[in-house]
Amino acid sequence: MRAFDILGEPVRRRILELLADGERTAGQVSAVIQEEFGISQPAVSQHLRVLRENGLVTVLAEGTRRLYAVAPSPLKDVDLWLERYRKFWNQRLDSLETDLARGARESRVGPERPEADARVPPDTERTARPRPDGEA
Amino acid sequence: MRAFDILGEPVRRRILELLADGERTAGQVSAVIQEEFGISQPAVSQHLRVLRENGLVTVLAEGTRRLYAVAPSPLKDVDLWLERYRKFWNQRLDSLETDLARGARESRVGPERPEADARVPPDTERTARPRPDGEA
DNA sequence: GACTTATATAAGCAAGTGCTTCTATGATCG
DNA sequence: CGATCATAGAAGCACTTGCTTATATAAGTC
Repeated sequence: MRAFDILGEPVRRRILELLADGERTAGQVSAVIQEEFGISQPAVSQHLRVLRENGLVTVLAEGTRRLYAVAPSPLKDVDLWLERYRKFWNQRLDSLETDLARGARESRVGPERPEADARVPPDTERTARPRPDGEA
Repeated sequence: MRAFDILGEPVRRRILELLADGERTAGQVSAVIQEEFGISQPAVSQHLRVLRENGLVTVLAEGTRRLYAVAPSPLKDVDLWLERYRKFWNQRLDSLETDLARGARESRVGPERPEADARVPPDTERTARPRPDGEA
C-alpha cells in the first residue's frame, strides 16, 4: 500500500492525471507541471522517478525522449483497499449497481451499529449523554 | 484530496481498518496500535487527531471515552479520484458490470494509443526503436 | 474532595521529503 | 565530430512530520 504515500504528493497526483489522458513525454509533463506548480525540471523528473520506481507509471524510451504512461497495478491496490469503506457511503445510495460491479461481496448494507446520536462531522465534539446538571 | 496525504501513514490506515469493523474507543484503538506498531498512546492520539481534523473519522464523547467511527466523506473523494484510472485495469477484465455501476461514462475501452511495444513494469527501461547498428 | 482512568495537548528532536542548483549522459543535428 | 536538446542524477538545505516524554483536563470512583 505504498501507493498512498506516493499519491499524497499533489504534484505526483497531477502527473498521473495528465497521463490518464494518454501517454506523455517527460518534457510535456514537465512543461505543464512547471507551469502549474512553479517548480524546476529536475523536481518534476524526481517525481517521475518516484512514480516509476513504484510502478505507478511505465516508461518507454524513444530516442532521447521518455514516454510515460499510467501503470494500473498499485492504483488497483488502492482501489481494493477502499473496498471495505465503500459501504460507508454506498449505504446512503441505492448501492445496487455498485455492489453488483464490485462483485456483490457486501450485499448487506447498513451500519454494524445504529448510530442514533448524530455524529459530528469535523473536529467538533459533543457529550453523548445529557448533562445531569442542566446547564454546562 | 488531502485524504491521500493522510492515508499515506500506515498507522492511520490501520486505525481506519480497525474502525471499518465498527466504532471503537480511543483506548481500544490505542491498545491495538501500540501493540502492533510499538508506539506510545500520545502518538496514537495524534494520529486520531489528524484523522478527526480532516473529517476521516467522527468522534462521540461518552463520558471520558471517545468513540471513533469512520466518516465516509474524504474517502469517497479518493474513490472518485480513482475513477479515471479504473479503465486501466478494468479494460483487461470483462468490465461490463463495473462500467455499468460506474455510470458507464467510459463505455469505450482500450488505450488511446495502441502500445504495441510491451511496457516495462518497474524501473527497467528499453529503447523503443531497434538500434540501427544491430549491437549496442 | 483526593485518586485514578481516559484522553488530549505541548515541546522538542530526529528522520524523511521535496526543492534547488549544478552536472552527467546520451541521442540528434549540422 | 562538436553543439544542442531531452532527461536524469547528485549534493545540500529547509520544511514537514511523527515520535517521545511530560503534562493538562475532565470524568468516574471511593
